[in-house]
Amino acid sequence: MRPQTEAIEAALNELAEFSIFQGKSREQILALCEGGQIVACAHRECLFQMGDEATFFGIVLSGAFKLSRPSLEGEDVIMHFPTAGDLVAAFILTQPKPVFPVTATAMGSSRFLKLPKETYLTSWKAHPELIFKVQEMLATRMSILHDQKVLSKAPLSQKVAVLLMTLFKKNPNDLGFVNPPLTRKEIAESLGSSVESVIRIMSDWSKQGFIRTEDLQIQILRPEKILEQATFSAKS
Amino acid sequence: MRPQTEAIEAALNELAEFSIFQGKSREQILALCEGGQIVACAHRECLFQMGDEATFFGIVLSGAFKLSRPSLEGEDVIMHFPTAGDLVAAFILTQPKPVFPVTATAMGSSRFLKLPKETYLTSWKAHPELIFKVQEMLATRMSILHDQKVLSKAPLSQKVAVLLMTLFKKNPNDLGFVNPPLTRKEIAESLGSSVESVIRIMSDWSKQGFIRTEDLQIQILRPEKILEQATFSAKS
DNA sequence: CGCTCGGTTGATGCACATCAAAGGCTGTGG
DNA sequence: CCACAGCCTTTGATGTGCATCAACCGAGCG
Repeated sequence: MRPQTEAIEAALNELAEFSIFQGKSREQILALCEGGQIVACAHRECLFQMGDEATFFGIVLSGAFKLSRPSLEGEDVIMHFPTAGDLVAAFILTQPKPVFPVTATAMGSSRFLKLPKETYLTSWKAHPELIFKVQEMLATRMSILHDQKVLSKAPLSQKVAVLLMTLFKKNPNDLGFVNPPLTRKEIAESLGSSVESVIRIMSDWSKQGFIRTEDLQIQILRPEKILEQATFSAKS
Repeated sequence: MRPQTEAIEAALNELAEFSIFQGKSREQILALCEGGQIVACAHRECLFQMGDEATFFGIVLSGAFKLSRPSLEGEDVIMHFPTAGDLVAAFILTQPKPVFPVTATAMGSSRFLKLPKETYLTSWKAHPELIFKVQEMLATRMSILHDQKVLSKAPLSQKVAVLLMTLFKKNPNDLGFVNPPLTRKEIAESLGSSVESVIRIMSDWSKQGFIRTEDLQIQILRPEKILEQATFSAKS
């Protein structure tokens, strides 16, 4: 048995938890991960670059990544924050000569299970329910984009509130920590605004005791208050 | 033979042209359209409402629709403009109890082939290449959303230029007509801006002879000039 | 000890939204 | 056949949310 396969077997417990593999036996999961290898990424390490030929897809095992694209002015715009259990780049592989449409960068040290394109186009393809699950995940991601687009004319505070609550609800947490941990810059890049504006809004919330920040960890102390910001464009 | 099936057979020539059915025989296409019915929609007629239970999906046969969602302020935000050959609502059907995430409204009189959800979950599911094609179409749609998101900080003129050129390239046309025909309001709702601003930008282009508008039909006279607006955030 | 990185604050300006008003065009009902 | 209501477009005046620029601070790090 090759070392890679061993490593994947070691990660099997994690994999079995992920929604994409619900209802699959350990053997089936191993088969679906054929040819895979686990990659450990340090903070800010790049998993793949936009424009690279897409020879693989994969699943985030732990930590988080940001998927971003540079704008014409050279600033990055963040499209998505895949976290543990999320599929990355699966749905573009159906194209004849697929190319990554975004750059993936690790946020904090993260682990990623890299699977060859062929595995998707053969083993995965043979399981319609699996492909349907991929489609479902894609649909939720699309829905996030829609949610953000609806806010295009909304005040920035509302956008920040929706972003924080979306991430918070995606990976709930007793202590109210937003996952993944974000810098204000990343929030700004995700919303298409400037760091300073985000800071002004969030320090306001901090002063009012709605949130608390400690070392990138954003803690939501008063979810109701943030939700209020998100649902009304309330101004005082 | 039931009248519905006859109607679909009559539309078979159209269907066979669509990329989703490339490589399929007429019999196969008929089988994939089982239980379908052709719906004729008048201008502004609603095909389905956001929040309705999704019991069907379908293909635009002719004309175009707009997929929109109301914002909190009650204004509509347009997410997409499906035109002839485009799939609508296919990829949300994999969810347990799917609900339309947007409202679909006809732009001009249009025809739509309505197919029951079950057809997707059984006949279509059995054809992996077909599902992959659905995924591919979904990926291009996602990519459009990404393209727009990248422009979030760009000047409005750039957004308008990109929108027009995207639609133009999607359904090319000797005369340079943008398809589907759009009102300035629809452009604004699609970009999250105001009608007046869009008008100011476009009448400017009209005066410079880049475009021409006649009865909702927008004609691009100087694609290079519009592209220039789209690629540089050039200001004079 | 200089460096980078994240956060913060204040001053200034501009690209747009918003409000207001008006004209053309189409369909519709009295 | 006219009146009226909607819809689309246009133009001008006014206001403002947020980007931008410019500094500065503390913390971690090689």
